[in-house]
Amino acid sequence: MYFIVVILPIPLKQTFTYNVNKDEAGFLKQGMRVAVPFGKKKIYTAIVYQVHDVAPPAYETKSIDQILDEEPIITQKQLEHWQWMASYYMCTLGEVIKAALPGAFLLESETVIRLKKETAVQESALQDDEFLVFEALQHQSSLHINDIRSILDRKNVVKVIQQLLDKQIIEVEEEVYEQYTPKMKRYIKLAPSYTSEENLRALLDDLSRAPKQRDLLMTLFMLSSQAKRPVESVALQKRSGASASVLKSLIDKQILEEYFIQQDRVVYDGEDTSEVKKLNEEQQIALSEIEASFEEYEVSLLHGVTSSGKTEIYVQLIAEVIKTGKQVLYMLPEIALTTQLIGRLQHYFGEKVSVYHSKYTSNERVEVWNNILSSKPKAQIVIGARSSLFLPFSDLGLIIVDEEHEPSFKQYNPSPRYHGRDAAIVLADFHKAKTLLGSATPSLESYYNAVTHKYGLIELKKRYGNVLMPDIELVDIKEKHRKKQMTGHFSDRLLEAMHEALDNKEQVLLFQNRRGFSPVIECTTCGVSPQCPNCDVSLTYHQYKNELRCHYCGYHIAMLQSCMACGSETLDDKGFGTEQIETELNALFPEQRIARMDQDTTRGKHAYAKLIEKLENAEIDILVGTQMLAKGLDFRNISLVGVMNADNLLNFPYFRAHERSFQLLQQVSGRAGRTKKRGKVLIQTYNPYHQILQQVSTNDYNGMFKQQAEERYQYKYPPHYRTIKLTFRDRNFSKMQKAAVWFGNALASGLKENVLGPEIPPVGRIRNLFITNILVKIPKTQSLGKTKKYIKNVERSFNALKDFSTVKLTIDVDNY
DNA sequence: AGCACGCCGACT
DNA sequence: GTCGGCGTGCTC
Repeated sequence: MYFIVVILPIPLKQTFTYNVNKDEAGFLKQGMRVAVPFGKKKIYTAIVYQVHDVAPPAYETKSIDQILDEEPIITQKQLEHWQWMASYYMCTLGEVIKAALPGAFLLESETVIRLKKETAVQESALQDDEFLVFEALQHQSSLHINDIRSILDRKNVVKVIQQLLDKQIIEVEEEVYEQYTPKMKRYIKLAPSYTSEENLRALLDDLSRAPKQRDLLMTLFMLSSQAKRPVESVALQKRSGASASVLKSLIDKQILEEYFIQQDRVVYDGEDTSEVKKLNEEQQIALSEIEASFEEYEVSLLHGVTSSGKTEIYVQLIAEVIKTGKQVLYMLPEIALTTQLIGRLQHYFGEKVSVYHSKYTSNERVEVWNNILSSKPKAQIVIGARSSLFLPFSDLGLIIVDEEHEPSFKQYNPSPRYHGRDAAIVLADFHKAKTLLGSATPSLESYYNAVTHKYGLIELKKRYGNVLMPDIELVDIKEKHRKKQMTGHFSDRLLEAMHEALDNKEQVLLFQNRRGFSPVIECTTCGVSPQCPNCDVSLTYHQYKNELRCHYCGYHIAMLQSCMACGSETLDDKGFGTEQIETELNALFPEQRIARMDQDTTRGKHAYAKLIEKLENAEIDILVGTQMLAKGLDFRNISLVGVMNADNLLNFPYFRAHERSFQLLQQVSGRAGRTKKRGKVLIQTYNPYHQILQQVSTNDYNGMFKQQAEERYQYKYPPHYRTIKLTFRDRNFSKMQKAAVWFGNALASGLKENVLGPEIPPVGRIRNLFITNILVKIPKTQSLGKTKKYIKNVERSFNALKDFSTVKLTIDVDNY
């Protein structure tokens, strides 16, 4: 008897053991997938971890359902990296696997319901529900659980199915289906028996009384001699004008043959490699500095101001690495993965570039995965979001993490709560590859690592083509309000600058860091604002649907006509969002073409790309938007950027708020004036003397870094301390509270004053679960591994307590 | 995570 | 009386 140890893609710590026969044991290798029965009915995809012949003593093993792969789809390096990840981020290997594999690799079983043929059914003996299902099965041979849900129009259908089972009317079966389907194209060729000249002549004579078929045949000859490659059936039909039935009869007569070729979904159909743009002097220097830095450091940070031409430097580096035959991973935050940038890279590297991110369908991802797994040249360069670091690289030479400061590199939910940048650095280490971090506004942690010589540091201080840094002006709107120089949310200064830019036929970007029309509605009589019934937040107003919405759980109701508390009809809005700015703009600039970019207007698949295109074609004069504006927009004609209100950024209760404000304002500013003309940025604020705003306006990254690093030290935050956040959630407030207090005490007995909380977060309840947090701070001198082990031990005792069994605990390592 | 089993409130 | 809510325990 042989056994395999497998990992299931579920959050269970343990591995599971199944028995296999001798042949299977000989065939199976680590990293292959098997389908296994798990629990009472379900079939899951599991990853083979070990093959051995020692029977587990404590339980009976089940045998596997089937083997799903010919070859391992996961490399050993990947598994090692994932193991590191599970241990570092304190989650299970199963969770990592679930995040790592494209959905199509992880097939699950589904229950199918069929009519039992042998039973004679007495229709009168059926209840209404049962009859509906029975009737549906007369028309369709099989139904899924979900079909039955929609037939009966309710969620709970298990009972009906059980009844029908008892009456022996139906039978159920678990069906596993391969989710990945290769895309096939149909081709047509002449049957081999007709390839000789005389047979062919005879055939054409035969077909003289079937002109349509004859025509089709002639078209086929023409197409194949013209193109000298297989003829697609679609092209053939189109060219000959023949119907599908004509083609079919030829195939039926075995004159023609159809065949299928697997098609790549991920194709690049642009022109091929072109000359790499020449670097200017600064870029050239930076490039050689990076190369020198790589001699000494595993990781280097490229700090280059916006539009200093970092991409060209990356291109050079990539070109050099792929010359050695190694692979390159170029990671970007999701939002920066625009077609603009992908296009640029494909322009340089043509077919060698593969793209991998969440907007890709599962099938497309499987194809990229397989290309990389078999080290195809077309996947030598991978550009992708954080999840691309899970791909089966065999020989990485370089990882570039661009915009490394972006918070979206960190995954919060679900587990694994990993940081794409940090996990990438570890991945590079497994491959003995180098990592380059790039940013115009590096995160405090990375810059700290650079100045303390853990990373190499390369600075690029000039914009490409000697474009000047934009002129940043702070507008004191407190003053403007006092002097009555405000129109809505626009100061006279901003309006003036907008008119000037628009008169010059230049475009204007307006940045407003809040979405929705006006976040909160408030009754002017009693001060009550409508709350979400499931979460502890106020509902926000969305003009485009005239409804109130909860950002946390998606709850929504039609806009209220009167206050729910006092009945007064004077509901007012506090704060303001992009929609309101847009409305004001329409009144102020009726002649101009105004557009809005936020999560609402970019929801569709191509909505974002369309907006960008319109902006590019100068079909938009004024674009108002949220943070989205800060990324990837690289346009020549934007001369003015307006920040509607910098204060709501700065006053956010979060240790990183100042750093983030600086980064965001710098990035937004960078959108202005990318041509010879110097761009203009206007920042409206109630507090123009705020340190951060001063630092932004003088472009003083170092000043910001020094001051923030100092503050972080005082308040025990990263980069000087590491933090781990524990979150407790439960429907029952006091149970949650007690559980957190228990856990906090247990932690504090070993970790002393470095355990903070439990503290209830600003939003204390989401989806009807009450929330509280404990923060563990870890000084540089304290072992991270030991601290985690300690927490794990406390967790084990915690899980043994029945009282808290419903309390959901999540652990977030490096929760920043 | 799912799923079954088992125990208590609100309804045909 | 049952239906169905959720707390509890288990999965090789």
